[in-house]
Amino acid sequence: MAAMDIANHLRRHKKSLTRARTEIWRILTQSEKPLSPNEIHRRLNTPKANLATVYRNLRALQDVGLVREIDLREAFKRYEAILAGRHVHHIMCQVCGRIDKIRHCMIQDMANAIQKESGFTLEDHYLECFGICPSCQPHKTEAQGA
Amino acid sequence: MAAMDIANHLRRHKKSLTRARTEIWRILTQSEKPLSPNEIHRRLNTPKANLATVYRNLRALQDVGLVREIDLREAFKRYEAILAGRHVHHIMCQVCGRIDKIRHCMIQDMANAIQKESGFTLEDHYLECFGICPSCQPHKTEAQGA
DNA sequence: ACAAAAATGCAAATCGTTTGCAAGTCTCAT
DNA sequence: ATGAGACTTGCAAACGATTTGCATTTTTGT
Repeated sequence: MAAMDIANHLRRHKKSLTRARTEIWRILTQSEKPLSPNEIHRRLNTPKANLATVYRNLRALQDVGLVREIDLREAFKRYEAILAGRHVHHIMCQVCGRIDKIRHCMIQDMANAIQKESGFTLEDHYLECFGICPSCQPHKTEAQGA
Repeated sequence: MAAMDIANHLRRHKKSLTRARTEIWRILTQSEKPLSPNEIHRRLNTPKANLATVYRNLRALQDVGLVREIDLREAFKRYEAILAGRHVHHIMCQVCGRIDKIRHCMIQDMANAIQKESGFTLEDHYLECFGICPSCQPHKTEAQGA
């Protein structure tokens, strides 16, 4: 998903390419981890787009398939750019909060079993993990529940 | 996890066995799917415990390991009784909202790969799925995003 | 450049969830 | 059984993330 594609993506869905959207896209693609609406808002150049605009645009970018919502059981959602079609899972450190991507996903292997067990077709899923990152492992004593 | 265990569980954590907790536990164990705080509140016998009490007790029951929180990307969280130590995943129908349990979980098979890829220890995870349930499959056209 | 469509800023509204505090209930040792 | 202390509840207010109404501004396609 090259940066230039954003305009086409939006046009295809009758959505405009605005300064706010361009900036949000830049911020998301430059971030190494999913960001909350507030974090995104903080990183906007002045004059900052309104926080409500950030929310509206995050939804718009999701609608056109450029952005995905991540829920790490915090008080808010996080968002990340979909750079490749492939989906990604995450693992968050229960001690320091560091968030890494997990590119390994065996869900396909589970799909058959799940479909057989439940009778559902499997259209989407999310898998998020919690653990202790390498830097925090020496201190591992009791991790706060996740 | 027999019903009688609830008292011991609570006592072990210096928590009282109250009418509200007993009722919430009954409601959760009798439900075939995870319930929201509001749904639980609605099912309380009169005089109904306050909704804030429901929230507080759901947390208390989580603290002692009797209840688990489920996030199906709705506007609220759901809660279910932990009847066996084994964890459970869910699949929700994108058409009618039906929620089924998935007892099949291959996460253990993924654990090694994830730990190797990320360097994290894997302490917890959640996996929730979305699809189309058998009754809705004939009508399957375009499922609203999940 | 224009008219129509879409987006934005701002403030107010929503809504799930949490919290302060005074009053009520439960526990446990006596 | 009973009383003090610990824990819980009800109620209303507070919170925080997210959404929305509406008038104004920007973007789009022609």
